[in-house]
Amino acid sequence: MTNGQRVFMARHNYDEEKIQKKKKLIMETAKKIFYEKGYENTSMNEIARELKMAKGTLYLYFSSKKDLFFSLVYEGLKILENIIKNDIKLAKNGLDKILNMGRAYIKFYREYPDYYSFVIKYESEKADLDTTEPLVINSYEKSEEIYDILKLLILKGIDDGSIREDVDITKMSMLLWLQTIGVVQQFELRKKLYENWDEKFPASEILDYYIDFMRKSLKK
Amino acid sequence: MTNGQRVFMARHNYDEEKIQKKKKLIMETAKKIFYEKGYENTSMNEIARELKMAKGTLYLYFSSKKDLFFSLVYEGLKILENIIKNDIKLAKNGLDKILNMGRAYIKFYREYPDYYSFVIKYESEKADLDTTEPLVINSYEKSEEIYDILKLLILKGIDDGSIREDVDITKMSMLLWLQTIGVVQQFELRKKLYENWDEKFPASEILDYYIDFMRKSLKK
DNA sequence: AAAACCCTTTGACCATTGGTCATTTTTTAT
DNA sequence: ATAAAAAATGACCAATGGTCAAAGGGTTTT
Repeated sequence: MTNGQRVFMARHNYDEEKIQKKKKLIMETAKKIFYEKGYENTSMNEIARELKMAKGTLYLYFSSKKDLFFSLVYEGLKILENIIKNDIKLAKNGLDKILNMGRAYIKFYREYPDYYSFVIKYESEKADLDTTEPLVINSYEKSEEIYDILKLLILKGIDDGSIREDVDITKMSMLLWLQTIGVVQQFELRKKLYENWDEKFPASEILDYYIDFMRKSLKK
Repeated sequence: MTNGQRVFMARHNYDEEKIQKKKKLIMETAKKIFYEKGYENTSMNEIARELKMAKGTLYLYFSSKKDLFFSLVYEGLKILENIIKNDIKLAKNGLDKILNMGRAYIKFYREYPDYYSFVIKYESEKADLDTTEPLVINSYEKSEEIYDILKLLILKGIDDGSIREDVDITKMSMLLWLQTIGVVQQFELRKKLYENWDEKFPASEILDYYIDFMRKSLKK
């Protein structure tokens, strides 16, 4: 028998950089295929074939198909976080910062449709996930972080007079966050349909209309 | 060789009622298991076992696992439609009818969590579906129907003076529909998280807060 | 009573999937 | 050149969704 040291993704101890490069390489190809065909319709065999590797090799770098996918999800979350943090800085008062946060999320959706689709897929299945996995924990923390930002911005907006005083901060921050993610998600799902129903209707304006809707509801 | 008449779900020509009863029976059991374990984690073998049938029998009544699942989705859509149409009647002016429509959707989510989960799962994968399947076409039509109702209600609200005049009817109807579905969906995904973050926070109030938010944004 | 008919049900079987691991190939150190 | 260590392989496994020739069973015809 073997010495039984392999548990999860053991060994790989000394040339970390090389390993990270290979992981990146695999993720690059997986990203393409997952986005084209969706998670369920992509097989590890296909990813391996595309990479001209044996399937077993994939499992040296990622412990499962889910692990490979979640690594992409986590990359996406980091991109989203950067966009949001950066775009918030560009506005002065609380209201405008919040609106920029909404716009940032929309920008992420428009400019990184692949990462966006992974993040959404992941969010949709959060409930069923194993909360001991590091990637899952990390993403929970990121969500929490973003939620806290929103809460602070509402507070700031009330303080600087850009947002009306009668909003319930906790409820409003939750609602805005739910709402923004929900609107974008549903928009993505339905945009093709809407274009069929109402010929020539510029569906893309809906998301801008949503930002405007937010402003009207929040401003003093 | 056989006479090759079986294509999709052929035969079953003469005792339609008996067949429908058997379909119902299968759907009853499938509903339970799909809801408990989710679509991906439910196998046709397990459904058959629970029904004390052979797996092949399932395929006489449903052409595929998807077909069985979509039949449940369609039942759910019919329930939702009934709730909405009924609750709209209970209000007088356009604004209140719209708010009732939102409440009806929330009611569907709360009272039929199993059907709700099927409908949402289906909606999330609409984009990838075969649009020649009757069940898919039917559900598209139902969505369109609901969307049209909303459009008419906004018009009515502006007319009877309960809704402000400066809304863009097409955009607003789309936005409200996207938004309501999105908010409920995101709420469902995140309610557990929120309760962890903010101990004792009554997450369930968020959906009522949303209805209130709608009223404030729409009223004259 | 038995044969003929025809729909219904069965479950062994198939290709494919995510995942494993003994073996082989390649790299590194001496 | 040799040996030790690390990386890569692909045959293999159990389970999946789906198929279909064969068997079952109830009614009518002989």
